[in-house]
Amino acid sequence: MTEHETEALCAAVGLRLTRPRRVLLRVLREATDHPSADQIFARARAHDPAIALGTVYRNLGILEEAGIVTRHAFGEGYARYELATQQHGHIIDRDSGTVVEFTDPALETTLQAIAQARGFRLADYHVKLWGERE
Amino acid sequence: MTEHETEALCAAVGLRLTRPRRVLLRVLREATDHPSADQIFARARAHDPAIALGTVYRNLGILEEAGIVTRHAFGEGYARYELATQQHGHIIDRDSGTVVEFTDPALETTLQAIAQARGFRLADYHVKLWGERE
DNA sequence: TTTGGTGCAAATTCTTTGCAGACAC
DNA sequence: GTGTCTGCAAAGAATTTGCACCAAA
Repeated sequence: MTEHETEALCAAVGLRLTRPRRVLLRVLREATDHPSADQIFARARAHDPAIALGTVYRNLGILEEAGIVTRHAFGEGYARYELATQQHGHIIDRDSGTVVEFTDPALETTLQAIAQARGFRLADYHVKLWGERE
Repeated sequence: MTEHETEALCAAVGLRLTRPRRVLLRVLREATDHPSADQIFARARAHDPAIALGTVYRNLGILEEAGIVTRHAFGEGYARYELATQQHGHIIDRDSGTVVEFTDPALETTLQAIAQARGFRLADYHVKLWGERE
């Protein structure tokens, strides 16, 4: 996603484009990993030392609510965040903790069918695989 | 799982069958939902008022480590637990918060294939679907 | 100008841990 | 007996919130 796209998303939901918000979106756009709130805070500070941790949490919540950001729990005791772009699953390396993303059309179809068969309309999904490299 | 089975699992891992441990296993066996540590604590207290919250957390950790219990993060800010019986996914009702379990052989196959294709041996997985009843 | 947003710090919530005594084996 | 496990209480870690000031629109 480009700077323009993320900022347009905010505007569309009625969010003001404040300095901290702009910085957060930039940090998320530039992230290739799945940073924690703390990591995001540190990276944001590099761009603007005035940003407060509370502001980071507050906005991550707001952005998640708005569907712009996705929050993940990889079972480490804290949350990790990423821009909500295309739907995808995660493979977590048991040994290194590395997180690899993947997309799979067949999976998507299967999930859709599972939800439907149980009387649900599929709104969102989280698929996490833990594995060891072989 | 029966009382005998869960206790045999503990013995197999070298865990002593203490009173709190027995009570916790019973609470987990009798649970039809996915209780939080707090809920487990409350239910355990009903059987034995002497149990401490710290003991609950400590044992949930130990039992998870031993593969007897599974810890889930449904994105509520706390963890939920269940006995690790058959692998299965969860559908979370967006409106009510109800969690429905499901198993699906096709899904299992798909996940296996996805992991393999990326060079991983699938060790575990969490599949969570959020949906609205239709 | 008017609201929504911010930094700061204190408060909450969930979970972990140190320790002296108790109990399973 | 002895080494694990417990209850208790205090500590820790992650996240949320109240408030007075600031700045987008």
